[in-house]
Amino acid sequence: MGVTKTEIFTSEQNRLATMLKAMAHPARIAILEQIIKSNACICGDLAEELGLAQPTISQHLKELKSAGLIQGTIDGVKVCYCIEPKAWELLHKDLNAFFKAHQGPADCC
Amino acid sequence: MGVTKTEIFTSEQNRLATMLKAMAHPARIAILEQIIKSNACICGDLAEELGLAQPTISQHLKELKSAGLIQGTIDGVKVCYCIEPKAWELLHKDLNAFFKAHQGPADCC
DNA sequence: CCCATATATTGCAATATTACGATAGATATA
DNA sequence: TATATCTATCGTAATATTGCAATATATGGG
Repeated sequence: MGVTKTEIFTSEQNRLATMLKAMAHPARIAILEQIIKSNACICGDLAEELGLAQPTISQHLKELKSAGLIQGTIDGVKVCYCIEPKAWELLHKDLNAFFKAHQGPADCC
Repeated sequence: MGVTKTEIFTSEQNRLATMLKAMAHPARIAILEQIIKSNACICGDLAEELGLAQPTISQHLKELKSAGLIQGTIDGVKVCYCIEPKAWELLHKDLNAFFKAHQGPADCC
């Protein structure tokens, strides 16, 4: 149905899935990479850098923002986006824990 | 259009996005957690453990498998799923590098 | 105030995802 | 062989996502 049964999962599972979904698009990966690379947070040069239309970029930025991964500050006419350090660190930590839960190649099948 | 312009991104960006998308669903997070927890790779007890129908679980397993994150071995009538250690380690490493690229709260905006 | 520039929002069209019932296939056991 | 069990696939309904043109909004300069 295209509708996820969120109610049967823990809030942790839902939260992690939501964060991952926010990142799970090449354009959003590219946007995050750009924001990180140009240490200062670039604005709407993104539309030029990547080959997507301005509304499309705006929409991707909105998704990253609503996930809490980035923040935007209005700077005159432009908007300045950068990583939201707390959410970034938290997600990094959570993912680390998730991946570490499976140790080594001591497998069964 | 619901269709991602994969051709304008690097294969690395596409690969990472694909892996993240494979994990970006609470049911698939839950499945991975179960597979990891019950160290031996459980099979279709998953449908019972989580509250989803068997075809739904089967579909999620297929997605995780086609992303290469898990592998399934036929064991009589049942199928035994477990983490694919190589892909798991690689993704862990890639994500670590990705998150580490942004250092500290020395931000701009 | 008018205009140019930067960004957000709206409204689509095309496709993808999620979930499940029904059913098929495959294997063990009686 | 017949039957029960486990898993995969098919088909379908109900959303969700992606992308963009058109348009709205907001800010600074003249």
